[in-house]
Amino acid sequence: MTETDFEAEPLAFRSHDHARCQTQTADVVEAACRSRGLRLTDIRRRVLDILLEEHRAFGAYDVLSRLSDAGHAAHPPVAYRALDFLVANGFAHKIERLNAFVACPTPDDGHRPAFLICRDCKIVAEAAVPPGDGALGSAAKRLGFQIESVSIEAEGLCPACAA
Amino acid sequence: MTETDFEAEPLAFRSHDHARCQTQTADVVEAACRSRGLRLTDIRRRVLDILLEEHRAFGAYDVLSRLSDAGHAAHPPVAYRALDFLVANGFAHKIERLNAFVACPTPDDGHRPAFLICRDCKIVAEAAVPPGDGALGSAAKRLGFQIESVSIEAEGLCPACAA
DNA sequence: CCTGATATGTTATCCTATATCGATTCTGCA
DNA sequence: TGCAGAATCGATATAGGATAACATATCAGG
Repeated sequence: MTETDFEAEPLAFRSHDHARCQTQTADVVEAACRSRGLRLTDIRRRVLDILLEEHRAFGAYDVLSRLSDAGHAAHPPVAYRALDFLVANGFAHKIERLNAFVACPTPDDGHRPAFLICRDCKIVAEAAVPPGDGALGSAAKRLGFQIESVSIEAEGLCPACAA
Repeated sequence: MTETDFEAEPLAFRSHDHARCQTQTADVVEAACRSRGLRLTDIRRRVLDILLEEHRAFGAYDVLSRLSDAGHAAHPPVAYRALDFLVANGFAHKIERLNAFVACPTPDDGHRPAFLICRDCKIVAEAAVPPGDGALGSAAKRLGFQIESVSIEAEGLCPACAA
């Protein structure tokens, strides 16, 4: 397995070497911060680690209580600021349906993410969708609407929970 | 203008006879309730009317305060229950990005809605997207994920606010 | 008219998110 | 080195969104 081919297909719903998945993703984020001059501070790093623990969406207050276990003050802005940083730089995504956050499994490529959310186990996988979103894009163009960001979220049952 | 062709293209971003738009949509909902044996009670009807006032997303507490102006008790479940009814039956939609609700302009057809949300004026238009959602659907199939519902929301600038 | 189902009234509580302000730490630059 | 400006963090308070739980009332069908 090379450093790139783990991005080929989402692993969230499959059993895999998650420890490796975690460290590998964290390494990519660290490298991206170095090369882009971003400050991956203690708190931000810790929040990233929390999100990387599982392929699940974590509520901001889940994250916050984990942080306070680790000695940080349990004040909401602490969690939100770190989450905002991660989301703004593409290292995590917000799942609007759940008002919760997931680590991005492929934090280095500038993708347009779509999500598959299991309503039972709350695991979230990212699916690759083509950048041009045909129908929506052309509808927007026809109406004179300037799209700035799109979120696509599908809810349903993952293979494990369906069985 | 027939009873069906007002659905052809979203009117939200265009100036139009909104009074007519309101009553026409309300009539469609009433007819649908009659034919499907649903109880369009006072509160539900009132909430529908509130949502139909503008092509904007209303927060549950916006709706609630309007309801209490109309003499109903300002208890959150009052608003949420009515909104849940409207959403469950396709008469309104929840905009996840805004944690808010819009009336559905075409409550009679079983569509898969996609939304164009103006970040400035908060007007929301529904765009027609093809039912098969190609890329996402095939990704889900490949992963063995059973999609139950999809939300597609684009945020940006409507023609009026861009100008 | 009774009964079960549906809808409403009400209280309390929980979760999510942001505004604000002061203290601290870092970075670039003189 | 040492300063200025920017970014980050610590802390308090408050706003906004959603639901659990339980009692009461209303409706539709037998």
